[in-house]
Amino acid sequence: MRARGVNQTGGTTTIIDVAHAAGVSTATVSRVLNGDSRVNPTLAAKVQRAVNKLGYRPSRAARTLRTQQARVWALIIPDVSNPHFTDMVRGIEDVAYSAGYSLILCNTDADAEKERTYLELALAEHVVGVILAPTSPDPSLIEEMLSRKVSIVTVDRRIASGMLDGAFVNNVAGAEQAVDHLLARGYRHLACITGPTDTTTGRDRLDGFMAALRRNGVELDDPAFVRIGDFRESGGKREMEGLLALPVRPDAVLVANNLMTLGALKAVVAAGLEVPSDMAIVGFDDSAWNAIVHPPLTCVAQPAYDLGAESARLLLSRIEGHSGPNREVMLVPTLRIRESTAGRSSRAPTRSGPAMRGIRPSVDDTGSGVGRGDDPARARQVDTVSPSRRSGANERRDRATGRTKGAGGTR
Amino acid sequence: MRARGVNQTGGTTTIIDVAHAAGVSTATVSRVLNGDSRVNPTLAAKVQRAVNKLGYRPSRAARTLRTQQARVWALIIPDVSNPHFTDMVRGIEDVAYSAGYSLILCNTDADAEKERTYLELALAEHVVGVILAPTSPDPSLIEEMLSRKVSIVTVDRRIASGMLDGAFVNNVAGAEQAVDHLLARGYRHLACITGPTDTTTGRDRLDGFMAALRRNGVELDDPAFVRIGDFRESGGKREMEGLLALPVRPDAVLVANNLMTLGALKAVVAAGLEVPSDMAIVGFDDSAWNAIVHPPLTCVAQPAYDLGAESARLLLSRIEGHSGPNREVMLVPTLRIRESTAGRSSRAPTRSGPAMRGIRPSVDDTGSGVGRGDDPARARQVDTVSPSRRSGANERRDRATGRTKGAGGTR
DNA sequence: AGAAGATCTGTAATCGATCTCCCAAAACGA
DNA sequence: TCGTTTTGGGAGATCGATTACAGATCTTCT
Repeated sequence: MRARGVNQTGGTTTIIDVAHAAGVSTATVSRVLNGDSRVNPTLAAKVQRAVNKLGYRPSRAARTLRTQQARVWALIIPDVSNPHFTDMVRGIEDVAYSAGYSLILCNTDADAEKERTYLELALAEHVVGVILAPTSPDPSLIEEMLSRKVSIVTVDRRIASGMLDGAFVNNVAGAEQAVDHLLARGYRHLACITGPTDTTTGRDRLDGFMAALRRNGVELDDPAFVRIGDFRESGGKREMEGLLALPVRPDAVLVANNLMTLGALKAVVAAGLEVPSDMAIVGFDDSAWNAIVHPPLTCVAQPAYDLGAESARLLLSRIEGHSGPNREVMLVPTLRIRESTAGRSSRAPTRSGPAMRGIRPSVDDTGSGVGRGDDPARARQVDTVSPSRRSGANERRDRATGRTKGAGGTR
Repeated sequence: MRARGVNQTGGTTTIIDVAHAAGVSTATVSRVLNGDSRVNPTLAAKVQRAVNKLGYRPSRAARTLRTQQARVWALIIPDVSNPHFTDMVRGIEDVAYSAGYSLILCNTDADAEKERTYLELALAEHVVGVILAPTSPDPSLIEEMLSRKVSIVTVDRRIASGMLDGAFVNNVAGAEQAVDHLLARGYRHLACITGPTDTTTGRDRLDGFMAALRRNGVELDDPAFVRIGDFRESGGKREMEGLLALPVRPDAVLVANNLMTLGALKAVVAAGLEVPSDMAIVGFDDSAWNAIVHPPLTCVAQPAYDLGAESARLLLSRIEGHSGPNREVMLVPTLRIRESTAGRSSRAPTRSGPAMRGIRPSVDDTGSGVGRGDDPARARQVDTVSPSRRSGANERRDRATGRTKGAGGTR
């Protein structure tokens, strides 16, 4: 008995073999396989039987060549090893899988050249869609995509022109929530470590930070309290060290992503200082670890999985022919309050004993609204132990694939 | 001025257009593009100029159809959102990228059916190679792969038959190191939460645990101290709760992966107990967070990035024609000692354990204290080679341990 | 000079599936 | 019965690159 899908000659089973076996033409086989209803049921059955017997699998390359459309999406992101993007990728993959598309994974490392290479690859591969978390994409390539009818959506970050569909998190609101929270907890000397200002995520988070300060009538103590990092651990560390070296230090810092938060935290510890008694920290991005780091980290949690899933749905709808005006889905981040912003100890800002575990902050805190952050009556935030995938919190209704409970942490 | 790569008719620029523009035949264009040295330099230059002017990009579909080889690898793993696999993926992607291959990403969620689907996809896509972190692959599909000359390697986990190249971590040794360390720190009542026993990772880690106990003349207190988890956070939590519910509890637990460690830690905290005074914990897998969780976690760190990179190199060498006996690359894990195994507190609260060795108060948490174990008994590990690998354990010793400078945490 | 190589270059078959034509047969109407 | 419409299905062109083979040109040697 020979292996499935291999014919006598050792080559691949082709549509011709099937047609032969079923005593019909290749056209008929193709029609049956593509669900053309006009075929005689009897013949269709015969074809099906032949297909099964031979273990025939159509060649995607041939189909792609003929139809000029590969059932493949290119997924172009800065770095899979960043948990934020990782979760996004899962969201995308789940939607893509259930719609029958596969993904080509492309890490740009925020390098414009690699990004360009991958966009060209996407064209050469005839992918039918592209999901791009842009760094600094070549506009002419984007245009070429569009003129070649390749659907393309952005995710996580916007590109300048705003001519594409996209799914984003409301970063301004997220940063505002964080600032409101810090102020409510009594911090007054706030600093911000944000990301590169050529990314919308970097800019928006800084904008939200500044806007919330302004709205609350609080001034920035020192221009040097605004630091531009690189979204990496090393950058977070460096910028935090910069802050610590200032003559007058901030008492609270908003750090604009997960890796920089890590670096910042390490810098604080390395300096022999304590969080939050010497300095409070709010991070961006939640992770399963944030609840058990020392101290547990208050953060602006982004619905990364849903972000990915939403972008995938946008892409899907474009591929399936939707052609309305551009749509941008804006998801709402959630402030998760933990101990790294426990509040200014009423006693002087000196050192207070070892890690004050167990200061369970009473969650009376205002200024943590969803959305605009200017509504005084709002739901209180509680630390939800289960990571990310909290339900609700976004503006769109159906989230079909919730990807049940920790599915697949398998190793 | 028209967009690059699009010709007058609005269609894609093809090799024919280039041939036309350069005044040569398509064969010559193809030769130039594929670096056939026999072409006249003058002509080659003319072709190159035409290529540039037209923005020509060869169609991968056509090339794939003709050569029956897509410059694509299928990467089939349980779950990208597990940091361990994420790092592996990065290692693989970097090698693939620099060799000019792209990756199709496939998450199986440890589901045999999805795994099967993706293996079939790989065949249909004519991928030239597959990297598989197996769950329970259909042997007949593997055979078909081989008979169709699709290169395939395994990574992270072995499959039963051992008929494939693969890159693995020495899990037995890793678990042994962990146990030796726990014993040296004075713990005597050890338990283990391992993974599904149909994975080699689950089995090997348990084997190492048992072997080290035996070698040290320590008995397992209770058969219930061996727990089979599911490699997920929920499973780690559940099994730890199981341990805590026992009449006599262990004083130290080895947990066989990152997510279960997280769950286990949360279970301990939820029970109002402390690590390490009430219970020591050693995890598997390091992460940037492990150094700052509370308490900092001792763990067996796996070189996940290199694991991926090695598997990619194995695949590459097969694709490029290597046809020796099967090779298995075995990487050595590293014990990172932190505070979660600080040693039995002298006022042993619950039970009176046997005498212990001195407590080491100072602890490395830089994450760089590679293998600085305090256990003289520990077997020194050298790059191990599986029986089937004759020579050349060292031919790859100089793995350019990738990824310096924290490449790409960008967001 | 002429023959035998050596070196380029072009022609055309080929990969496998899709899909436009077009024909044959069946169904229908008068 | 004959003409017209409907329907099912086959032949073959086509997608774009690769490559075996053949032809053309240039060397080199007798």
